[in-house]
Amino acid sequence: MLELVTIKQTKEELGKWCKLQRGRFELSQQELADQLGISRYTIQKFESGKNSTIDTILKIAHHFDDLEKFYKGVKAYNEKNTNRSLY
Amino acid sequence: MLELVTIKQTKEELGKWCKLQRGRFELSQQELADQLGISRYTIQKFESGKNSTIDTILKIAHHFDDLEKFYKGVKAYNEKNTNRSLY
DNA sequence: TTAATATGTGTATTATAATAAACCCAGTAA
DNA sequence: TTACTGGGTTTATTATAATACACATATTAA
Repeated sequence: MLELVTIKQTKEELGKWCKLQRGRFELSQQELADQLGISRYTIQKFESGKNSTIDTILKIAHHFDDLEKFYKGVKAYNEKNTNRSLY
Repeated sequence: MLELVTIKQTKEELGKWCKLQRGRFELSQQELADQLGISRYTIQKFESGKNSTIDTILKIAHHFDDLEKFYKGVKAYNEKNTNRSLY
């Protein structure tokens, strides 16, 4: 059974992630927006799976302590493939 | 030694990731842009660590077969934390 | 009931990402 | 040399994300 992951699905999952993290930290959309210095509407759109900017998602990730994990994942991936040709 | 990861650093690492994947697939910026149906300038900006949209990064990830991995990571994280209160 | 809070939505404006087109400057091959 | 290619940049325009504000609908507490 072939299951193709779409960009739309991924954005929706990212929206769920934000909503979940808000719940874990017991923050309303307004509180999160205030703490990030962005508008509640931007949070609302992001959580409903709309398109957003990298800055928005990384601000959210940073606030919920997920930025470092993401950064290190990308960095490790890059370093692995950067050195690939040397071996 | 405390090392804080910034949003800027993360965007730069994402730019490197795109450049690396292009190299692995031996694609020029123009070729990648054409295959994604976006402009070379957008690729150029993304690779140089500028701000972009989620759609742009997900299109690139999808093209390099990294979308599914990312999607599943977010989904697994969400499902783990969704069910947390039940246990 | 009323009041307060959280979320979703609508509209208008502003900021900025995306685009197209043209340049420049390496390299590199003819 | 000349011609081509890849990558970086500029300019002007278009598309759209972000913003501020208001309003509606739950939901919850007084």
